[in-house]
Amino acid sequence: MESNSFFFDPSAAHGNMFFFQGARSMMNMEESSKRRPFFCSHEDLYDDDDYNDDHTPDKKRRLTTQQVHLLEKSFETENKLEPDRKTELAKKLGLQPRQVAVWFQNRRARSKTKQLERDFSLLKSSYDQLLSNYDSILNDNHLLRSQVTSLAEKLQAKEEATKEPSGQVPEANPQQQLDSVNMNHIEPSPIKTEDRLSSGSTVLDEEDAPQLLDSCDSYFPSIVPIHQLEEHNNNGSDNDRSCFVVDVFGATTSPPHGHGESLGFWGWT
DNA sequence: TTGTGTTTTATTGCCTCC
DNA sequence: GGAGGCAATAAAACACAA
Repeated sequence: MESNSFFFDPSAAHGNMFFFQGARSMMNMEESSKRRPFFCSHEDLYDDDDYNDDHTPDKKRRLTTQQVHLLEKSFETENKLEPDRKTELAKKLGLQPRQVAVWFQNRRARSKTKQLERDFSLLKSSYDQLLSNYDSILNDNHLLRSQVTSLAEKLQAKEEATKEPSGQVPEANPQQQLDSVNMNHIEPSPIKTEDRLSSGSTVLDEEDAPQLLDSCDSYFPSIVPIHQLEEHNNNGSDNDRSCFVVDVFGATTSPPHGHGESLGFWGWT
């Protein structure tokens, strides 16, 4: 074993050059400006293969790789030091107990920093996923808005075409119809998922009449008035099928199929 | 070689706990 | 009040590009 082993004779370390600040309150600012190392004696210094000849005892010295190795192993088992363990380690390493304590202190700080970095990176990736999910929901929302507008216009055109020439009550304009649609009169979207996802127009043919809500499996998203959904759910007919309930001009109130679970959008685990 | 950024060792002051 | 922990910081040691 080389002479700088952490099992070296502690008596050598207790000899002469130590300036060990046992009671930290003892050193005032003036004294601290004349800092001296408390690790090495002359004997240790010159026996230590890890260091060059130009190291003088006045310089701060790093711990040897072996010392660090043992400290790391000890830190792995328990990152806090009880007094007994500190004394024992210090003896083994030929260090002052204070040095061991300082090393553990700094090691805990490094460990905490690393942990914070890991946490930050996790949080950031969660946030990025959240953001991309939000964007896709925003797109859905946009699509559905134009869908509603288009349907309202069609409806008005249809009613104008069939209205009688005389004694007719004036029809509401498209915006009024749209507003009325907004007031909880939205029928479930008749567009099937594959249709909606295709690049084609979302405008429907006449035979694609609005349907009543019957299944959430076939349609995505199903636009369901809240009261209708509650009725639907109260009937117990939904059986675990989740519906994408959209307030067309407001917030999404439940996760879309295949989005929330996989992307972790609805909460971090 | 030197300037610069990073890591490690150590100190200080404040806080909490017993 | 003393011991020990932590955050902030200083300063030496080290790494590395120019």
